Amino acid sequence: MKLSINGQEYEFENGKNALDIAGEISKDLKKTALAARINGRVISLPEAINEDGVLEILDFSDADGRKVMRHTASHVLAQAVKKLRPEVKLAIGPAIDNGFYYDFDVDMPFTPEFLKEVEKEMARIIKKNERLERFELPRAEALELMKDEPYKVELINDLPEDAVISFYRQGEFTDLCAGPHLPSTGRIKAVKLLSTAGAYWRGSEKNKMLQRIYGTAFDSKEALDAYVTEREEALKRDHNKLGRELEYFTTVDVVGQGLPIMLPKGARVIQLLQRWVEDVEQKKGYLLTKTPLMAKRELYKISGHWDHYLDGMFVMGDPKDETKECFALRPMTCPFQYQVYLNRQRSYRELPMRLGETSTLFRNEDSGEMHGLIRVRQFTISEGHLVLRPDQLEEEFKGCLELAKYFLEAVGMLEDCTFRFSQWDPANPNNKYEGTAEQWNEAQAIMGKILDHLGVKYEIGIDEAAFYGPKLDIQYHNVFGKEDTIVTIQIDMLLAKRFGMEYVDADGQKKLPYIIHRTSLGCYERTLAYLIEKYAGALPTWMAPEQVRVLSVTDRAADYAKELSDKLCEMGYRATADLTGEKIGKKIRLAQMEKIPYMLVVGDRDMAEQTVSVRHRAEGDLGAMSFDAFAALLKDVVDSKARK
RNA sequence: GCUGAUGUAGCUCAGUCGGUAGAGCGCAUCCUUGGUAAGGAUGAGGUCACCAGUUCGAAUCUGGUCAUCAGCUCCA
Repeated sequence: MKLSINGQEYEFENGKNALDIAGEISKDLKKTALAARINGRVISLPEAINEDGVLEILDFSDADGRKVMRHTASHVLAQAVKKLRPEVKLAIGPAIDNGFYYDFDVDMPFTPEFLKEVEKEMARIIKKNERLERFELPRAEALELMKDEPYKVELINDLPEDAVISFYRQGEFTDLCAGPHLPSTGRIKAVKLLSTAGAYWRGSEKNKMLQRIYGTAFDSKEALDAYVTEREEALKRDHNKLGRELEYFTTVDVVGQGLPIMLPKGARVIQLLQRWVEDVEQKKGYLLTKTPLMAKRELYKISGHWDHYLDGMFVMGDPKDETKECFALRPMTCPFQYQVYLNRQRSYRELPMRLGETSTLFRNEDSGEMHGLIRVRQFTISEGHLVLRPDQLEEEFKGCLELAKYFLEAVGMLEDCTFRFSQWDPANPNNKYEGTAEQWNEAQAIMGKILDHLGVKYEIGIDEAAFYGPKLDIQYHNVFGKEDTIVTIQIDMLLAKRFGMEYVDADGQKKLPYIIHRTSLGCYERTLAYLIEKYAGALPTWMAPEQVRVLSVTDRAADYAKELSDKLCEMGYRATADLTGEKIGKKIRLAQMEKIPYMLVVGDRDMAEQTVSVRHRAEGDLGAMSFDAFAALLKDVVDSKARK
């Protein structure tokens, strides 16, 4: 067979495997190899190759190479657990982004001490350098082999009729697995178990909860240590800790779960983001609305929320008693904002109608879902609905996307965003989604076309759509790596009909408009959380809750310090003065800890010379300058929205 | 909602066998007062998350509730 490896052409006898081929090319390559890719397909190194084409030898620098090592590590984990606790039942154990996990059915949950033992046992297995051998069995024999593993039996039974049923054996341990794997366990150079968690069998809350062990593996101890350190560093930016320490927000038991109290700093940042978004939207032709925070049950029946979202709503009154009035806090703005459109008959000339509102919403999330400011029960979003003629859809969608990108870019978040085209699940059409397959296919086709046209790079998320239509979700991840939606732009072909939102077209006919649901900067609480994490609490000056602190060197300078901070406040900046009798070093340390961008150190001599000593939290001492010069510097930084 | 862990001073945490509570930092007052990560003295702060139970006696043991954390599931 003829193989191209790293651009070089080679000829080998048929059936030779990638491990031997690697050995012929270089000893180092053979040593660091983890898996191979033949014509784009990942294979285990010992697998015989019988085809011409492109062969790549994969080491840890390749994503698939990492995946193979970590997948094998998960088998080693399962082997170790089985050895220590033979009664556990095995579920599944895949590689994930930064590591791997394995799910077990156990009576007694795993303890941290047990994980230590497992790690030791894994080290033994790795040291023994057990070979992994692949073999295949007919269905009946496969079921016989796995008869004591009910989850494996279920998996085998679910395999299609013609599927190859393969196993991997290492030492005394055998697991149902499609592979590929390392040739032997010794190629795992560093492994660590990170945490345990409950996880539902096959990801469904209707199924039994299993015990999951998370771990990770690397090609060297150093790389593993670096990863662990990096992870610890990232956790220091956790907004849920930092945001409380820096007094952006707090929570109080008696107020309730998912209901954060915005402290002055958090409230200020959210206010300035809101004002900014509202001002920019005004310039983009948005009409401002202000609609009620609650409505009678009947409104939600029209919108479909009563059928699709009742569990998520805070209902006041008995939802089942139709003889009495029943209200619910709004979980979405749509049905309220539509009333603005419905106020009178609309002409095609009025479209596009762009409605914007800084909208507070209430969602009764399950108790385990809340997380700091990222997942809460009451939140405020930069809501908007655009009512459109079909011919305006692409242009307006583009406008929404550009607007969202403008905001995300300005706050510095765009670079870390990913895009998700959230679609319905055709296999699950009736429970969750409104409308017909034709309507969904049409809406998704239109959206896909627009996205491709705009050159948006996206992933497809099946079963991630809203009940009324597909979405473009702009995703962001927190310090734990967990992803959430920060901005969403949705195409809705259904609700206009439900609400009777017609317009009179040029031909005099009444027609149904398209509606785009969208946010500009998403949910302000969530955005604030991500900003705190991104900047480790040191928000850029233009959005910092306190921009300047004036520090008096001695009590004699207190009046002057106060005078300067008052002056800055009058100029529209957020400034305070530290007039305490503490030593200047301590005052600076305090301001530094509070991540205040600029510190002005003033003393009575400075007053005589008309200069202030300027200090920046990151850049250090900027030297002495006149107050006017500092004011000019501050203006530049703030106006430019620089990340200073 | 599910699995596991946690809840003691403003914060970080200690508290042994069940015998009514401790440290550091912070805070307050006073002293000190011209310089970039800890000047000194004194003092105040706790219904040990909450509610029951066991006990002569509960921060400690048991049950329940609430809240917090990670993961799962669900979602902006």
